[in-house]
Amino acid sequence: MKKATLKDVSSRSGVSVSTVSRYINGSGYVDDKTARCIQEAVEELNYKPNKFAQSLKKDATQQIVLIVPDILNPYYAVIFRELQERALAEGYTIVLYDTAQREEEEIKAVSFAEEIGADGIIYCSIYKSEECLKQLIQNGKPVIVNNNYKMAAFDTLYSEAGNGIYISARHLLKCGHRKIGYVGGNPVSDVNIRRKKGFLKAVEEQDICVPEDWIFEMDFSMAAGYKAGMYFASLEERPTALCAANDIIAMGLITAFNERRIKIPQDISITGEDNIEFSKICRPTLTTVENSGSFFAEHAYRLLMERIKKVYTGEARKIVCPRELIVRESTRIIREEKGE
Amino acid sequence: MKKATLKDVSSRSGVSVSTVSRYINGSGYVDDKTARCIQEAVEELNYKPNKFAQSLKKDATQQIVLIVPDILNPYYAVIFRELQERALAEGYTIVLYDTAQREEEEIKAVSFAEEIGADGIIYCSIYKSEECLKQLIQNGKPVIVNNNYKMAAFDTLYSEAGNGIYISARHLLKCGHRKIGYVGGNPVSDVNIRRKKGFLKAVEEQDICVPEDWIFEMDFSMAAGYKAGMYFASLEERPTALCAANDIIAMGLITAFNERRIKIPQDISITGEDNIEFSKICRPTLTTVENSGSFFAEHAYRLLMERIKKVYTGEARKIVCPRELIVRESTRIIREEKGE
DNA sequence: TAAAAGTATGAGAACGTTTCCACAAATAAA
DNA sequence: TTTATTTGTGGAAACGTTCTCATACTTTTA
Repeated sequence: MKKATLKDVSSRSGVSVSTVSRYINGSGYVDDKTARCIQEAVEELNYKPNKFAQSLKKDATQQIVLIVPDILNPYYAVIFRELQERALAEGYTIVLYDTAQREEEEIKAVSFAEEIGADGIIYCSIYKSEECLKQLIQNGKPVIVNNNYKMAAFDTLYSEAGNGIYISARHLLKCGHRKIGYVGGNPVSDVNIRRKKGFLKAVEEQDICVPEDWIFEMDFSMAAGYKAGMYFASLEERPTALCAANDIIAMGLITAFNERRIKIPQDISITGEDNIEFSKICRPTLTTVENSGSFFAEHAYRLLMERIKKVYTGEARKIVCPRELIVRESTRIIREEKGE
Repeated sequence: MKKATLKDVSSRSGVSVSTVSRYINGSGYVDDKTARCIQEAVEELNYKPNKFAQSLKKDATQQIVLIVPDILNPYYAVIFRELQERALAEGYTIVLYDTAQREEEEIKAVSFAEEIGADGIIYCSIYKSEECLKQLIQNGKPVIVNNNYKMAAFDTLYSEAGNGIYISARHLLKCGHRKIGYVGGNPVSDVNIRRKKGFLKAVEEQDICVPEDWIFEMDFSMAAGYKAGMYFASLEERPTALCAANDIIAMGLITAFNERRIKIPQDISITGEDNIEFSKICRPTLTTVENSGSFFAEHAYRLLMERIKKVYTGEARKIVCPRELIVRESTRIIREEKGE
């Protein structure tokens, strides 16, 4: 019942432990005949190397920690899936840590990554807590982040501050909307701050002033979006369009407005960001900005592995994630605007 | 830069390694004064115990592998989140393995769990591959499964074969539907087989025969649901209702029918299973059967931990997961039926 | 033919913990 | 006082690997 060890294989096959190890790892010389003996013993005993002993000895864990704010958000679920597929193929494990959008959890997550001795970290943060940064730097292991930090030189996958929301707000403006509100995520979170900035940039470029009570910030969840919807539904004077900080929030808005019989897009236009699968099937389908989880996963993995394997040891690299407007049913043209 | 070890703390504080270890683990005696010395050294060196050395020594990894068929399905994402919350509180890690609905991946996942020496496994299977079972038994570690296996005595969280679908099919029948189709998941998967059985049981009880071309099986995804929708849309003679094997598939059906201007529920009624958050916001909202991820997570964790900690060592336990009909907009009454 | 290079194996020291054991000092019980 | 018991400490052997060395036999090279 007990798991077989190298020693068991060694005595079973009458070969020294070192040779067995060499055979298993394909390092160094080992005769064909001995190899066959060993293989036999391995199979008979169903030998599997003990990962902990290996990690201890080699000081490399073959583990990558992926920190995400919300695994219920399909955007992050896609990232996990695609990372896992790549990682397993190379004998690495992706250890997922879901922070449920809580700042303390982000700190714990970073600490956790250090404790388990992760070889690398992919850190999808919505907060920009200094404590996390300090710890990451001190830890010294390769890190990929989704945020453009000034104070730390990590490899980064980002889009210019709030670029996605900027694009969707521009779209609303082009559609002739002048009364536009914003529905954000956790107000103190960095992602929200940046997205709001992108939103404000777009409207201010058109000299439009957004009243404070048209800015609603709670968190990046459907429930929050629903509450925002109920809030806007109750206003005396409503905006004609709402810019949501992501698709999930937009879904909540849609639910609320459907319930309150406020028609989208006739009464109000809505935009999201991420282009998750559900944005194609909600009623109305959602105008949004593509933010590809696949793209993120692909490049995050590549950059991280180059660091882990020390193929690349130079300066921090910054990759801009493309954003692209996808127009669907949830936005309507109020008045034609002349082009840019 | 290098991580501090017990030895470092030991020499720094002028206390033996054993004593430091005892202090860290709170096992055995250690004087208040020495304790303070050690604590100081620990903080100065930022000492964190090496998990691998611990696991190696203690032969317990504090890791639980969670195998799920589809992390994009919010039902499983919820399970992960809730398990993680409980596990972290006790110093355990949930290692997620997403099989992407592939049978080979389930086998690999089980193998993976053994290799990393997981203390326990929560195995949400859609296949019932014998190879997996054999391996799980041989491994000997505690396992929780979501399926009622005859051949193996694992703790189980299940619902009677296809009970959820049985309930939704009964609902459609009560609504007066007689022409009902079924949209399932991967045809060879055990979950699909059981759900189809539940469906057939319900219709056969009413002496209704379902033509073969009203049964569509592909996989448990929105894309598959969409294809099914397109298929049914193209039929000469369509059923008046469709029973989907889960909510995700139902979402795909809704998308397709919306696109083809087939009205739900006027032209066709649709039911799902799981009651994921999105089922409340799609248009029309989805009639479905509640299948609580929280319930699963709570009990799976409890049962597993009782095994890991050997609080319970008796016979395999079987817990029935409740299913409850939730009627929303996607089903309509064709003709009133006298009660049961 | 001697030296160098290649092939094949095993002994044993790490890696960072935990834990059993021995010992000593202080305290309590007899 | 003597004998137990409690409290506090350190030495050292594991846990299952990897990897450097040392050794020995073959083959090639000069």
